[in-house]
Amino acid sequence: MRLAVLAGLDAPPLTVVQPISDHPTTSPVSISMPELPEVETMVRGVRAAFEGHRLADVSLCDCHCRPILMQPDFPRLRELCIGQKVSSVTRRAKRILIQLESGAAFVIEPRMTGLMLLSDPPDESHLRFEWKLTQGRKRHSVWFWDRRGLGTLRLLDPDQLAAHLGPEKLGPDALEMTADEWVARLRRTDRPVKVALLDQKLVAGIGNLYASEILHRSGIHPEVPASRLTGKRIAKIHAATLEILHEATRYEGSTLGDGTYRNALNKDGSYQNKHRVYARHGQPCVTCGNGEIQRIVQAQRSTFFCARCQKR
DNA sequence: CCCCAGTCCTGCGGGC
DNA sequence: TGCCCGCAGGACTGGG
Repeated sequence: MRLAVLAGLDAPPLTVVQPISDHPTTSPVSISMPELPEVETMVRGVRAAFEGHRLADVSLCDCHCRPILMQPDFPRLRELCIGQKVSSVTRRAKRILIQLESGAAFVIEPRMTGLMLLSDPPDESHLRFEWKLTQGRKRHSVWFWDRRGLGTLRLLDPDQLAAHLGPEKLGPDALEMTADEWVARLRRTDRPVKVALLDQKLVAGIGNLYASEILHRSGIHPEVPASRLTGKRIAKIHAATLEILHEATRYEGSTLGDGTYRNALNKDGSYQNKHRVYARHGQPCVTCGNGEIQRIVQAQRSTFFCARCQKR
């Protein structure tokens, strides 16, 4: 309830809507970049708190950080959403979409450290935005928390949505890309395949952590130019992408020791226990038992791989 | 068009 | 012990 007090709420306990997590919140805040599985977990976590509920109010939290990037400005945003009923909460790549009956939708990019929470933020000073919802006499809130403040929040009309999420900005979702699209899209760039997998216009939803894991499961060296991949190897990337992203979603994403991702009830994901290469440099490869996991830098980002399992 | 380096941001950890 | 600096990376921008 300290959260409700902080936010100046006169709302009843959050437990009216969702049980508050029984996890202690005192553990050091970890942050991992929300990629597709983490964003999907957030969406599932807050869906019931939004869908069918009406927006009574929204507010910018009084944190001492710069405000999150917002479109339109806050007064206009309020005019557009107050009184609206939420029709759906979905995911598009690494973005969260909160669709309103008017046709407008909130688009939230958690980026590095953003979280959607029903309760218990890792710390209260980085709360950024609050949705106050009603359904009948029930009232509750959902928060956007973001320690680094790189996350963004927009309320867009249908035309703006189409432009913001259209094919020029965002490629096909990694879980929906067809075999033919995988081939066509990877073949048309000479960049190293690891770098290509991070290009959201090529395929949307894969980030730095899962790119390394996908290539390891595919048995492909991260420095291979994407254009030189055979059809067979691209099929392996396709299959590994589906397996890893679905599996990571089942485990509610990855929470790293120095990282920060939590799900909507502020619990850790557990897929980090399944990582085969990410941040395991210097350790033996658990797949082949012989190789040592290497760390290299590509496009200013760390890549992890096993030189024995992953061929050029 | 394609690609890369720089930018934003905060907390942590290594080095001195 | 404490300070400083580098690092972490998603998405965007500007320049080659």
